[in-house]
Amino acid sequence: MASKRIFGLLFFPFFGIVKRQETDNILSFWEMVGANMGQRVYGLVDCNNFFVSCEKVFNPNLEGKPVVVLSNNDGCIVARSSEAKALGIPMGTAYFKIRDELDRRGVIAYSSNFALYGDMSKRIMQTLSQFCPDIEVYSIDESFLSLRSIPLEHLAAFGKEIRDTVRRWTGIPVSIGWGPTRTLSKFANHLAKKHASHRGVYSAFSEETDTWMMRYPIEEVWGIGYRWGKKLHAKGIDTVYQLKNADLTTIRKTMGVVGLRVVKELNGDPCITVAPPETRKSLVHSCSFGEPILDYEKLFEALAAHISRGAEKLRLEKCCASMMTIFVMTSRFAKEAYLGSQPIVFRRPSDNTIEMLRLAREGLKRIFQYGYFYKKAGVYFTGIYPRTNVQQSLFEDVGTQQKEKQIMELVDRLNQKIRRNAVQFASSGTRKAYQDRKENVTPRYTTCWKEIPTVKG
DNA sequence: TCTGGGGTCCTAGGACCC
DNA sequence: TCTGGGGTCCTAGGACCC
Repeated sequence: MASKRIFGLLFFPFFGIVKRQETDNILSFWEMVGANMGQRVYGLVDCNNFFVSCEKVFNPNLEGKPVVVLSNNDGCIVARSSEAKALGIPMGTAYFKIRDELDRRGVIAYSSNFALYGDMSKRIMQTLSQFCPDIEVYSIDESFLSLRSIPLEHLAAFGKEIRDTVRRWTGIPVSIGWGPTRTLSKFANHLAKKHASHRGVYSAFSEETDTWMMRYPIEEVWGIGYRWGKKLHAKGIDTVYQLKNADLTTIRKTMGVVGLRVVKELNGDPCITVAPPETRKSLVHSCSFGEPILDYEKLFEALAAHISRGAEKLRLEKCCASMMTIFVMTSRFAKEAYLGSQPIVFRRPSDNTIEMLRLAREGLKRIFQYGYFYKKAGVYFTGIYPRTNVQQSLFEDVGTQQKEKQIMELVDRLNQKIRRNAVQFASSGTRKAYQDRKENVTPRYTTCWKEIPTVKG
């Protein structure tokens, strides 16, 4: 069973081609019928317990057991299997605080394996795009599908077909919510997931939706977090249904235009969009250290590594940044907490690691204070433009620029070909400046030849 | 000892200009 | 020099999301 599934994963593109025809037919049939033209339908497809589900695909023994996945440095719990949820383990808890309890209760904890989750995500999104070309990838485990010509009474069957296919091709269980707006599809997805009777698919077009809305608190609505939740409760708005029918002046006063949009969306009027990935506005690269750093040089090496990776991402996306803000900080929970940040504006938008590292060295001198136990460093790029929009300066040393550009192209090529950080700039040190903690990480089953699973006969 | 990383959008207030 | 209104741009901070 497991081997069959793994085989499917490794030869995924092939499966995709074979399957395509089938799904095309489903869609073109609805297009032909032309029913419901104009009524846009959003579908939110969300993977159930995504990181845990990825681990389960390659280790079927985990089925039925409480499993959690930890964040970077084994810091906190970021994913839980349904069994772990049933034990009452809260999301986001610091691992060190409940580690003993987890051991006692037989909960299996994995360090995060983003090479695996990222690759699985890509496969799922590819599968979804075969059902619907108009897809917005919203996060690593969620996508919005947008359909125009599907009769509402077919949504349940279509949802089931998608769900079954994703499960078959990738091994990951998903839930699907349909609705006339993204906010309603999110809410529908929540209902699909929470109530077994819906079997993983729910449509907000159905008549009982108002009844469900009366049973759920406003915090279940996309865009209503803890703070606004509290403010709205104070005004007597407690359920999703009450929010849907709330007085707009009150909403405007409490939450500004963002709140108005949420209410409109709950009433079926689409007004929230999702930014396409090529319009990125900022880019952050940072990481906390397993052990604190006290030393300027070590801290600079860590910072330099983040700048190098960040700049590499900019170049891969063919972008330049107008400004970078470097920052170093102690633990947020330290008695003597410190956060130093230094914005650095480039003479013209840049993707040049060499220039960035030179400026960062100066910048770090201004914010480094001796005596703190630094736990984290990073860089934040803003003012990002496509490279083609960047003007050449008349006063630039074109020769040096050209040379540096060639160096970076070579470095990028080698790193892509061999492995990440195969070639590095000397400022980021000869070995990793900081250690991260990963006590129990699974192999990169799908992205690394050496770690590919073997099936014993 | 040990508490993630990466994003978006909106608003208020200050600087500056006409 | 002072006065006032209106517009733009920028930044920091606050809210949210996964």
